[in-house]
Formats: sequence, structure tokens, C-alpha cells
Amino acid sequence: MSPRSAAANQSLRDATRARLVTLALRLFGERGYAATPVSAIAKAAGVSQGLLYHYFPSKTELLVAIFEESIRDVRESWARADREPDPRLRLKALLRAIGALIRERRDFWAMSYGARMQPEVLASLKPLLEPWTREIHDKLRRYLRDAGWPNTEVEALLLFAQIDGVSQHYVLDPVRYPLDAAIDHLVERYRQPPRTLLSPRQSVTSRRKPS
Amino acid sequence: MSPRSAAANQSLRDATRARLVTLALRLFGERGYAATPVSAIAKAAGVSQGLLYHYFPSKTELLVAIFEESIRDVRESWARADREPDPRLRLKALLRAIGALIRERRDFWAMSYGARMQPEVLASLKPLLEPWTREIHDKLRRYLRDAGWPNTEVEALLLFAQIDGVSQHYVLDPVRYPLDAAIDHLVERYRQPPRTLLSPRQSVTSRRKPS
Amino acid sequence: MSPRSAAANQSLRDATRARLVTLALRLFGERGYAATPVSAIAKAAGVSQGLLYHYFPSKTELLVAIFEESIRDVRESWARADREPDPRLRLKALLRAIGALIRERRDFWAMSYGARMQPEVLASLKPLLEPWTREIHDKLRRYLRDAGWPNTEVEALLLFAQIDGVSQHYVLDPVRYPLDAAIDHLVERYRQPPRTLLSPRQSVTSRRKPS
Amino acid sequence: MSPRSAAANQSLRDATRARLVTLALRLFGERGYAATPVSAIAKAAGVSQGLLYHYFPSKTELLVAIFEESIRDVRESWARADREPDPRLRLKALLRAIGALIRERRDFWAMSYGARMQPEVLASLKPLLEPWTREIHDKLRRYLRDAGWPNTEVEALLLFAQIDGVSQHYVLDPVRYPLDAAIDHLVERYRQPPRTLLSPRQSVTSRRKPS
DNA sequence: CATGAATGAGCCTTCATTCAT
DNA sequence: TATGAATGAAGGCTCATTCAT
Repeated sequence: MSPRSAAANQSLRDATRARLVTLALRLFGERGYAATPVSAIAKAAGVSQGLLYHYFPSKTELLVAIFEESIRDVRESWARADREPDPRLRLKALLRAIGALIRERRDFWAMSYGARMQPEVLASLKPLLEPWTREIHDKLRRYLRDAGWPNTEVEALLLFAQIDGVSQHYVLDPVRYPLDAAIDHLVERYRQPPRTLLSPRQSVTSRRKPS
Repeated sequence: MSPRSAAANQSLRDATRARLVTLALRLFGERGYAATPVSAIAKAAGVSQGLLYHYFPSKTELLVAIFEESIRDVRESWARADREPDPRLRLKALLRAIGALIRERRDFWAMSYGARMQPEVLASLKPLLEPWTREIHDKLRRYLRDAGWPNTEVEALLLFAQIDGVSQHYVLDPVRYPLDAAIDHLVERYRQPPRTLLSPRQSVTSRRKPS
Repeated sequence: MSPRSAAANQSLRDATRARLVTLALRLFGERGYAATPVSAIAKAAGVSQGLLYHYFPSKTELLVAIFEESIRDVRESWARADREPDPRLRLKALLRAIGALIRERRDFWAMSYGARMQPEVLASLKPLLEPWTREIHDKLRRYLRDAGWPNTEVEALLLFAQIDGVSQHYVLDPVRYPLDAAIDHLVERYRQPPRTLLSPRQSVTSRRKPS
Repeated sequence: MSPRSAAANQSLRDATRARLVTLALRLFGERGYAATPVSAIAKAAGVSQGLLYHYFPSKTELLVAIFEESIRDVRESWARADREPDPRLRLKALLRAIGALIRERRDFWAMSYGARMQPEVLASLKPLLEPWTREIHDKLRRYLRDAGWPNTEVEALLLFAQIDGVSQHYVLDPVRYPLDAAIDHLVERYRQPPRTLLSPRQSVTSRRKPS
């Protein structure tokens, strides 16, 4: 009954939609969300501006769609680290995966760091970002715990901060920032929990003293 | 011709200018740079829009002025750590000062993290931001070196990332983020350099080779 | 080539067309002509936008079709009053019929009163509206004359104005407007021509003088 | 302290604002509210589009401003009828005033009748229109009562409907519609209350029963 | 120094209509 | 007959900036 077959239509839809998401992500990453007019996205994708609104009800929803998709991808990518059987190597695997993602998805991080600092924009992203942030924190904490780290709550907090900080510094100057060295250092730092002769309850403060 | 004395005039000028900078910083911090119209700043400061352009040639220049001032303040604040004679305590002093600044100048960091992710805006800030970033990095590196840390280049990089990460996470959710715990943990972590079995001179990267 | 018989096809066609007209009328009535997108009509009717343009070459023509149909219905409804043999009761019969129509076809009147105030739209409706308006006026005038009213030209004008006025006020607030009381009053007012001692030919101006 | 004197500024403001209101009223009357772009108003008033938004926060608010102003004027104009001491002549005076207003303020009525049929627009006007409608109704009722009419509630309703009907019909075809004749007829009809054989207190509905 | 009226460019969004299939 | 992807032209509105006074 349909002119184009339903399948053909769907694939056409998907292709156009995907192109819009891809181009929007690139432009948002390059110029920032606020500074990228919808018209530029449409033009880059080779479609009319009106068509964009056929796929996304608003510029904001386009942003949300990008986040949804990217978060899904990142999540999948990280999931691989879960398959590492040895808990002592799992953190390392995760950090390597993160390092790769930072480089591969630079546009996304750039856009993300910019968007979340604009309260108006953040409002639409909160439902997405808050669970995700918690998810990351929990994952880090679990990994640290399994590897025998103490004080995992704050330790996870700091690890998260380091990752975000490195990612952002890299994004700000991708050419010169020594991303690999930074990741290497992180991997090394988290290779194993601080050793203490006395007890695992011991505070971090004394961790390497007696040796 | 002027009824006011030159001095009175100047102090009036300074007061108005200072008010504009203060209010602009607050609004930029609350709503973001792009989302804050010049008109809102003028209104908040109780002056006309025209007058604002008497003090600052453009919205961008107002932003630059805010950065200049804030950077100067932050720099002064940090300078106190330099006066700490014991190199082993200097890093701690610095981290404490940073923790206080993060909380006290929340608006500035919020604005700063947002603005620097907008390439268009970043362009104007680069002349300011680049030297400052380098300055911070160098200071961290020097402190680490004086405290006997190895591999200070990358170590400073990571410490910087941690500070920025913590600051940004705090700014995103000031009510719930455990800033004090994070700073405490940082202080603890950098209380003294890691001891290695072989030699303290060994660089981080190579210290595991022998194993 | 067509799998369906021509007759079945035609009845399907008619059904779809009728549905479009019905739904369009409802939506135009509820939201107004200008504020109702073609897409909303197609969606409400459960067909594609493209198909709508198969039945009506433009939104305007859809509006015209609605008017044609509605006018035809209203005309038929009023025609019954013509069958009232007693000229003195005919006006009453008409007013009752009108009262019923105002209530039953609220959407049409709402849409109609809105559309005819938009010159751009009115242009397309003029060929329809002008003859109809004249027809109504003439009918009213004939009824008044047959019932023995003087000065029927202006009298018909005023009666028309009353009907339109009541209808519009009702449409603006259907819940609270006392339509029945208004119609009753109209019926009563036009139950018989004003009585004059002298002659039914007497002008309106003098009709109540002699008492 | 102000560059232009405050007075000069105010008069400049008032002049521009008044020009905008006047031109907007004219264009809304001619083309309808929805069909008149803000740009057309600005152009007609000889100012930039942006300036219009300096005076009115939105197109809707401009419409509201027009209504406020027009209602005020109409109210003042009608107030004169109140000064007529003889209650039997007061209604006549009012109808004459109304007749004049219909002709003089044709644009306003045209716009008004169009705007109130667009639910979206009506919403903003309701706070203005509802009290005004009630005010008119009450005034008519009071006049009728003072002139000795029975059943003033419904009688006022019908008189209101006639006025609105005549006004709208005139607006739809100002060249050919015999406004004067219609007003004359209204004046005549409401010259004095209908006499009943029994008593002037009798309700309209029953007044002619005995005959 | 100070005002605020005024501008103009650009942005997001809507929508009637067309067209390939 | 039927679909819905796609277009293009506006339209309402915002805002950094200028300018006459």
C-alpha cells in the first residue's frame, strides 16, 4: 500500500536521521552547541532546514538524541572491560578503553563539556546525564573495590575527576596534550591499591611507609 | 568643565566599572556567558546599556576583563602557598587554598568552564588562558619536584586534571558534591611522593620494568 | 488494472473525502482556520498529507468544500420552513430551525465567523458567501413581507443582524449563553408585525405613535 | 543627567508607540491579525522590527495594547450618552453614538471580530474582553430598565446581538451596507418599550398572549 | 559621563505544498 | 490511490551594538 516499500522508507529515514546526528555532533563539537545554527547542520547534511524538524522536534531534542546515542555507544564500549575476568586487570582495561574513547569521540566530549555548563541546556540533559554520571561513578567504585582499594567512595570520585579533567584538557588542545602519557600514568597509579603492612583499614596516609 | 573633581570622577568610574564586572561575573556564572544578554548585566548594575559600552568596547571585552581580574585574584591567593618554607608542606597549602577558591569563586569557575568550550569565545580568551594554564602547570610541577616527586611533567598534568575535574564536578552540583572530602583525599595523596623499592629517582613509567 | 471495482473505489473515495471534510470542519471550528495546520487534519482523518492534496488542491479549497457542503445542509434544513403553509407561522418555524442549527453546527459557525474576517481567506469564499448572504436576506425579507411586515428591506437587515449576533455570541461562550431564551425572544418579537391603527403600510418610524 | 531631557524622551517614546499602535490597528483591521506580520507593522511605522519589541514584548501584547486603548476610547465615547438626563432619550443617544463609532473605528471592529474567533488569540484577550462585554450588557440593560422595558435581561442580550450583527455586517461590506438606515431602525425600535394591554410589568414572553 | 531609542542581522520554528515511489 | 520524505518561504523574536542628545 505504501509507495516506497516500508523497508525502503525506513532505511531512508534512518540514513537521513543518522546523517543529521553525525553532522550535528561534529558541528556542535567544533563550534559549540549554542554557536551552531540549525541551518548549518541542515546545510552540512545536505538537507533543508525544514526536514531537520521532521526528524527532531527542536534543536534541543536533536542534542538529546545525540547524547542518547553517544551514551549508548560509550556504555557498550566500556562494557568490554567487564569481561576481563581478573579484577586486578579490569581497571586497567577500563582506563585503556576510556583513553581510546576520549580520542575517538573528541567531538562528543567537546560538545558535552560545553553544553552541560549552560544551565538552559543542562535542564534538558539532566534526565540523561544524572543517571549516567551515577552509573560511571558506581562502575569505578565497583572496580576499585574488586581490586582491593580502600575508601572507594572518595577514591572513585577522584578517579572520575581525573578522567574528566584529562579528557577536557585533551579536548581543549588535542594536538599538544600528551593523552597517552596521561592515560599511562593513570593506569600505573591504579595498577594496584596502596600496600600497607598493617591493615587494609589503614588510612591512605600510611600506605607506603613501612615498605 | 567637570563639576566633580578629577579624583572623584575617577573613583566613581572605578566603582561603576567594578560593579559591572561583579554583576557580569555573577550572571555569567548563573546563566552562562552566551545566555546572558548585555542588557541583563546593565540592568543588574543599574546603568544603561550605553554606559556599559563606555567601559567595555564589547561583550567579549567585558568577559576578558572579568578573567583578568579573576586570574589576578586567584594568583594572589595562591601566592600565599609560596611563602610556606617547608617544601613538603607547600603542596598541601596550595591544595587547601585551591579548595577554598573553588568554593568561593564558584561563579567564576562555572563561567570559565562554559566559556572556554565555545571556540568563538575561547579565541578571545586564549591570550589570557594559555599563559595562565602554563603558569599553573609549572607551579604544580615545581611544587612536586621540590617535594621530591618523580616524573613531574606527567604528574603535574594529572594533578591539574584532578583539580579541574573536582572543581567542575563541584560546580555542576555544589549542594551534593563532597568537595571537602575530595580535597582531603588530594591532600593525603600528595602528602609525600611514592616510595619505590629500588630507588626514589626512578621514573613512574619505568618503575615496573624490573618486575 | 484496479483490483477494486470502480464502484467500491468510488465509495471509498467518497468516504475518505467526507471524513476529511468532517475532521477539517471540527478542527477549524475548534482552533480556527489559520491556526489549524493541514498536517493536523490529515492526522485526525488518519490519512497522509499527500492524500489530502489528492482530494483538495489546497487548504483553501478544502475550506471552500466545507462551506459548500455546510451551506447545502443549512439550506436544506431551512427549506422545511418553506413548507409551513401559514405565512404567520413561517417566520417562527424558520427561527426555530435556525436556533437548532446554531447549536448543532457550532463548529461551522465558529469557523465561518473567523474565516470571513480574514481578507485573504474571504477572497476565496466570496463567490460562495455573497450569493448565500443575499439568499438569506431575501428569504427573511419574503417571510416578513408575507407576514405583513412593513419596511421589509431594513427589517430583514436587522433580523439578519440579530441572528448573526446571537449565533456569534453563543459560539463565543456556548456554555453560558442563553441561546434558547434568545431564540424565544426573537420568536416572540417576530410573532406578528407591529400593529398600527392606520395602516400596515405605515413606515416603521410612525408605527407606535398613535397608540 | 539624561542626555535628551526626560520630557523629550518621553514624548519621543509616546510618539513612536502611538504610531506603532495606530499602524498596527490599521493593518490588523485590513488584513487580519494573523495575516499581518510584525515586519509589515514596523515598516509601515517606519521603524525597525527590533524597535517594535522595545515597546511591546510580543505581537500578542501589541494586540492587547490596541484593545486596551480602543476600549478606553470607546468607553469614553459612550459615556456621553450617560449625560443625557431624560431616560427615554438616553437609549437613542447611545445608539447614535454607537453608529458613529462603528463607522469611525471600522478597523478596530474588523480586527476585533477576527481576533476573537481565534482561540489562541482569544486567550490573551479574555481578561480584557470579558469585563468589557459584561459592562456593555449591563449598560444596555440599565438603559432599557430606565426606559421602562420589561424582561431587560434577554432584551439587552438581543439588543447587543443586533448592534454586534449590524457592526459586523457593515465591516464586511462598508461600501454597500446601509448603516444609517440600520441605526435609524434600531433607534426607532427602541424609542419606547412595547405597550401591552395588561401591564408594562408583564414579561416579554407573555405580553402578547391575551390577544 | 550618561541615556535609552534605534538598528540589523540572525536564529529557531512552522507550514503549505511538491514529488519520487 | 496512497505515502511520507523533502522543500522553501516566511514569521516571531533576541540581542550586540550604535548614535543623537
